[in-house]
Amino acid sequence: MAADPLSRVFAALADPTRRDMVARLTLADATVNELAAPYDISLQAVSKHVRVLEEAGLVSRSRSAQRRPVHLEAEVFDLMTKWLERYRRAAEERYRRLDDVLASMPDGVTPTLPTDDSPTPPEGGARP
Amino acid sequence: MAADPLSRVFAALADPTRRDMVARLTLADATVNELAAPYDISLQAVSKHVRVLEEAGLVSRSRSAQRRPVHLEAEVFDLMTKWLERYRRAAEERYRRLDDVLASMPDGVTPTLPTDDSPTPPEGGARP
DNA sequence: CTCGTTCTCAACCGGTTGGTTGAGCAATGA
DNA sequence: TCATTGCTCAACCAACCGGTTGAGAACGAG
Repeated sequence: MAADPLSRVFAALADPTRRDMVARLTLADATVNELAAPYDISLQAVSKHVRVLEEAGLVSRSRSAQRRPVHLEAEVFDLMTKWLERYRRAAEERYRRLDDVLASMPDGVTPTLPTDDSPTPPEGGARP
Repeated sequence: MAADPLSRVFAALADPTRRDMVARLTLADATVNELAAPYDISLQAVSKHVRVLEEAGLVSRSRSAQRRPVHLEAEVFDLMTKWLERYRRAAEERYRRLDDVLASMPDGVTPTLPTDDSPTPPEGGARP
């Protein structure tokens, strides 16, 4: 199976059904049956989805009678947030730098293109 | 191809090679060849990865001579951050609530659950 | 025009994924 | 004890994914 935690989390959330489950689990824990209700796929398919979420560390299951209530875990969200925040900030910074360049430029002038073997200063696309 | 934007973004980031590319693109734009350098996979494979990132809106390409410099886009990170933040907060809140319940509980007492209207008899963890 | 460089398209392959159906375990209520 | 409820395991299938190789488009330099 796919090695690292981050990959598993992202992969788990790449499915809309699974994201919907996560959304509903923020409101309350739920059994597999409850989770399955809104979708018209088999119970087994839902069970598989839950398993994927579990292996990604996004949810945990306990046992209460025959039920296996599914519970959303917060920790992994922190992991993601941390990863995301780092790159979001970097990307935004570069974005802002680009804005500065554009702002200081007379209308419609194509910037002198930097040779890209240098640490590439921004250049590029018409931003909406 | 897979419908919604969020799914595409998560799927794109579920691959460690692609995440590494994103990381490097926060430092500077890069050509496909430059991106390919560190990995020992074919150039075509790298090209495919870039395509996936592009279709997810994480990256854009302009044209400069034969080169197609790859540029990191910030916007999609905001989309993700927004999604994430919403659920992270919710998950954390529920987590804290559980802590409160546990803290205010004499040892071994079955909690009268703050039963949110939901049919969820949640029940904490210590199940052998 | 021809050559080299950069990159993409197309076809293919093995493994994974999202779904199915069928069988079956485990706990409870009767 | 036994049927019911809640869920999982196993086998299977079509579609997709990450990788390969081979061919070739687009562009700039001589």
